[in-house]
Amino acid sequence: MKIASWNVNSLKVRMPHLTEWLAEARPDVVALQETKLEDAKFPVDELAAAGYRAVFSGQKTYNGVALLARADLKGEFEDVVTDIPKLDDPQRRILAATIGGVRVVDLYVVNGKAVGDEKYAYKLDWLAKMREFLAAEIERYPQLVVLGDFNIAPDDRDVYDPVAWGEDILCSPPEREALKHITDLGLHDSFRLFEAGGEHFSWWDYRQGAFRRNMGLRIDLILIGEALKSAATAAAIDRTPRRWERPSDHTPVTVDLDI
DNA sequence: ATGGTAGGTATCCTA
Repeated sequence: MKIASWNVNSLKVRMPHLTEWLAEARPDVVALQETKLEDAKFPVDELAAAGYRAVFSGQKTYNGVALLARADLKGEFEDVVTDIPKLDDPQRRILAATIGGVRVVDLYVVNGKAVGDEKYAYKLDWLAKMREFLAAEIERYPQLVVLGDFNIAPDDRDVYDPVAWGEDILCSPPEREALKHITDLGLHDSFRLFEAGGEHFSWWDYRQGAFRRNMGLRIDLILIGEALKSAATAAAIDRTPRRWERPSDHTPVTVDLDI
């Protein structure tokens, strides 16, 4: 089973890229973030024509998450969750479902804007409540995959210039500790099971030719539970769509599981 | 320290 995550930064704009990439990469399950679409406008029919079923939790203009599954993957999306318990939040940032025997939790983690900003406090509170939700999920569903745009670079290898970036937003110690608190539940950063080096990024700012100069961060992660660790056969970042015309600022990340 | 670009919506907010 190939599982992917991609922050598409507007599904309306990125549909041609998504369908092209689905045809080339043939993932079984895909988690999308920043769809920026109300549910009534989700392109169900176009994705069905591309061979994928979908569940989604969206809103106009901002945020929005979706899960896609290949039509030939057996079973339906089950036990769908769109809200974190104990967090009354209108922002559509989480979508969990069971599909093909795997529990998949798609996250669009709060950006936070800047350390000390009120959005930063919201980010840390969101992460703390997410951790509690995931602690319960991993008990209920051992075959757990938590993936998405985490808006946190786990460590300095995941930053193009860690000295310049310092402890700014996406790299501050409290954010990294919040992420570690989540991985300490028994979730492994699948990319790091296969690649220990730096210079592997999943997001590059649109400005200043950042992609061309590989000035990026690795903030899109696929975490897998202990029960799936031995099943992982590969993990990758596919930079191809980032080179296409009018790209998302993020590129897809994938993991292959022998299940 | 600032501002650079992109998307959606409305001429600003978010990233």
